[in-house]
Amino acid sequence: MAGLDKVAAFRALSERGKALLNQGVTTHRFKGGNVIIDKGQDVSGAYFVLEGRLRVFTYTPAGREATLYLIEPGETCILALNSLFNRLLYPAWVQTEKATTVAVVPGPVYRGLFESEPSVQGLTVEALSTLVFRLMAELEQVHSHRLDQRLASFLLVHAQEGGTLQRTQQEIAGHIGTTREMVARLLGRMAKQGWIETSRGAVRIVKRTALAAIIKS
Amino acid sequence: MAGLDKVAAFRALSERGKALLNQGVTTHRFKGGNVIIDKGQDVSGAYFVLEGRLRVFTYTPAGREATLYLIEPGETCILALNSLFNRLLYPAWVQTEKATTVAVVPGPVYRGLFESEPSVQGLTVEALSTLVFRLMAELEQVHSHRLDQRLASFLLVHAQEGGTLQRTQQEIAGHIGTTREMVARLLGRMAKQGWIETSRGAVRIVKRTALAAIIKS
DNA sequence: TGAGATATGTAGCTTAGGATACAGAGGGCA
DNA sequence: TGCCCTCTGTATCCTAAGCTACATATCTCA
Repeated sequence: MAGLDKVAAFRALSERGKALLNQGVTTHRFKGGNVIIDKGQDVSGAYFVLEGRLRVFTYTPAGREATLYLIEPGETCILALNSLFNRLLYPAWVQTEKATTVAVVPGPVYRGLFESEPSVQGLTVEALSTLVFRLMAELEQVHSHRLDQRLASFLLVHAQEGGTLQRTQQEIAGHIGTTREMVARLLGRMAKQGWIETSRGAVRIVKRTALAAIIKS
Repeated sequence: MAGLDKVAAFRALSERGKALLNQGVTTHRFKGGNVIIDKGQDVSGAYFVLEGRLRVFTYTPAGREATLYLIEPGETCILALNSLFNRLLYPAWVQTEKATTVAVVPGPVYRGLFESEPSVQGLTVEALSTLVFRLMAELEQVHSHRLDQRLASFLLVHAQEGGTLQRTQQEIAGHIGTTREMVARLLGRMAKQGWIETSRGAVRIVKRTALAAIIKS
């Protein structure tokens, strides 16, 4: 099952469904930092992340990037699903944030599974609706928050257990849709206040409550 | 069928499916300008717009509004669908833009239809994926365009056939998430150039190509 | 080990956008 | 018909955010 047994919906397949899946699924491994789907590309299957992380993002006319959402292991690249069902061209770029392994289920196979397997129907609706909520939350964020609030939110949400976020300032800027200089400026202010510490390629949160307070102000 | 025969997916139901639908569907008519779903509300069914228009929007902490998307006749209020499947509380407000008639399919009925009727499965996935694309387009707009570009886009997209948009400047501001004064300022500039004409409660597009050029600049 | 590439930090300047305030026009209703 | 409410238009001021430029530090690799 090419690693898809990690996904509960696929474990719940009938024997016939498992046979159908196994017949067409392939696995691909990509290095980090690579764009694996370009906007406008005619996508040919459902992508499930087995390990690593995918980043779905868009470019502004000014050339700046903004992350729309991230895809963690066990999750699927929903836009590929959409392209399956609606024959729409891909509306964003997809990049590997780090070395990433993806299982790809070909469109006809996925469609066949969807028609006959309740667990795949549930998986599809759940994945789509979760994405709708995420996008709405992101849209609300962009509309209603100042840049320093969005940066603080990004740090809190994406830092590891120990409080460190391993990303360059350029990468952070690419996520929240601003310039590297603005990220440096805002991080500088936070560092000056003792709330964080910066180093090359990383930000360490020292006072989470202070960052949370920025968001609420 | 309470008007739902306008929706192709419901016309395609089996006799058993039609019986199930008719057993639970209700119709509601609302005046224009009313909030019919509040954020956080525990929504109890799938809402289909028969006539009128619904507006799904969010508030900023500053009290400003921003429209997430509109729902036209024949379309469904997807967030209600999401709340059905995932028991999530509603993440936005829903308001009638004008007098609106809505058919409401209770959650258990919709779930039953989804499980047994391929056309409802298709309708659900199509509605969700269409919304995902809309939200991504909106997110891309907000990230990458100046306010005058978003206003021009809004005018072009929402004007009637004859080129007139029947909305107050306050309403327009509420859609694109800015202040009435900014909308007045930007419309004033466009009017000065002869591209549009403003009057109370309406904007008439005089030169569509000029507005399109703003978006591309 | 050092060159070169990448990342960080900072400065100066400009413009977009928002806040606040207020005046006047238009329309509805008693 | 006139009052009052709603809507439009404009002015002034301020700050956030972006652009451009450049210096310095850190890391990789030959």
